Amino acid sequence: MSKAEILIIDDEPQIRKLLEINLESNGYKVWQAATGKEGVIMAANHPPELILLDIGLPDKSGHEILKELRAWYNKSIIILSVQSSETDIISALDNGATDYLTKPFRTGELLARIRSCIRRNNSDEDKSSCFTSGDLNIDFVARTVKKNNTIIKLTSTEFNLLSLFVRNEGRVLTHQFILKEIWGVGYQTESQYLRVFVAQLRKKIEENPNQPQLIITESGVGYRFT
Amino acid sequence: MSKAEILIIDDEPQIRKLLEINLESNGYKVWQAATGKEGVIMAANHPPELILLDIGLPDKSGHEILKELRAWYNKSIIILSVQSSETDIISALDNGATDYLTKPFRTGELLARIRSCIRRNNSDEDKSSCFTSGDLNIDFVARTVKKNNTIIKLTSTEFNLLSLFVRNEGRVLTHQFILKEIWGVGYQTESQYLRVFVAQLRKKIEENPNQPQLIITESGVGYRFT
DNA sequence: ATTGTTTGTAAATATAATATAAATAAATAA
DNA sequence: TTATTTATTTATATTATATTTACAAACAAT
Repeated sequence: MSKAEILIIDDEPQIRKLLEINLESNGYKVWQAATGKEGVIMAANHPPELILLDIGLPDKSGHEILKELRAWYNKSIIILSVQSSETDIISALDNGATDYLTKPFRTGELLARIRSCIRRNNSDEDKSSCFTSGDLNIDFVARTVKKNNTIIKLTSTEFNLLSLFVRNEGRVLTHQFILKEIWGVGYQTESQYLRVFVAQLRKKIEENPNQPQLIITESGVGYRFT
Repeated sequence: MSKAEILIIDDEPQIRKLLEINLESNGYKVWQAATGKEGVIMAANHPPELILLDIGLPDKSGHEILKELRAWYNKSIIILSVQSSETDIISALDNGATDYLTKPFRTGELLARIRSCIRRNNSDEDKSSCFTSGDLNIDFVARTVKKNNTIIKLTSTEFNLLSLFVRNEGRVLTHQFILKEIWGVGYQTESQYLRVFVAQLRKKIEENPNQPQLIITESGVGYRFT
């Protein structure tokens, strides 16, 4: 199997160097861009398996670059950001970022996230009318959910919410984003709805609702389905 | 047996090419249309065994084309779409889509779905004479229904409704879809008809009409026959 | 520890959807 | 035509689901 290619878009040379060393020593082929503009061109000419994008680029263009990339690039984009900018992170996730890491980051964690994203790229090309993972099976057309081959009865809203999670497996979905998708614009502040329905879903699909394995809480940000 | 013919309606040349290569190498005869208009004309001139329809067409929306096709075309239509919302899927099902695939899809998955649809097309014609499940037996030609080998008298509408359920065993049929199929376009809002007839059917075919085992209610969506 | 903030959960209430009987209208057959 | 069946409409009971409330638990910051 050939090396997976990763594109780094970051203006700080030290960070690029640090990433380069770590990634190359773990068998990845690394491309680098110091500006957003350069990064978009490189990605277009030679689409990488994954993009690491610094959201705090000097010309404040990180968000713009993300949107530009997401117009056509459908593999994973991991956002790098400083700790302070939580609103930046949320806005990036709303615009289609796959995951995020706050600087300074442990390289172990970075590598784990990258592995997980790349695995997903390869294994999960089929976002089709059926989804199976472990003992959970969802048929979007028949609108059925099965756990251990027995049908679980979900209400319409519960099913819609689960579908949204499953179709975005591995991605962090912000509260706002979920509320907008399921309840519509105007409900973005009703986080309590979400909590109630997440609890109900967990009760129905998790092995142990107290220690959820499928619907993971990303505190302060949203939820992630794995 | 001659090659099954498949019509692709998609504006993206790359997708058409990809599908063409995969389908032809699997023994299908492939026709292509780049616009919805063109697709409808091709389908009319030479009805294929199955249609692959991109729901995100530029000229008319795919939903319009789907409606136009379903006015007369009664074989399988598989919808292709980029990741889309629950309401899109529901709307496609309302308008008679057979199945649904989200891009990007694994070709293995696509081929499996196509085989299943074509099998269904053929077996529908073959064994359309009767259906048996548990102690219920339906003869579509004689238009008779038996429960425990004794004939049950159904009115024409009741029989049509039951046939529709049986032919779509296991999948949710939306209110809209059922109303359109049984009463025709223009009756899609008359949900009360449906409730009355479902109650009557249950009274006639269910062991215990208060706890239906055959015609299951999917609140807010429709009904499912199991 | 203390406080504030976020998240989880059960239960109460409100709202919406569905079921059913029964009345009327329409269609069909004798 | 009248009798009979079937479809549609109306009215109301019943059930399912969504929303709100209240409070507990987890967590972070001071």
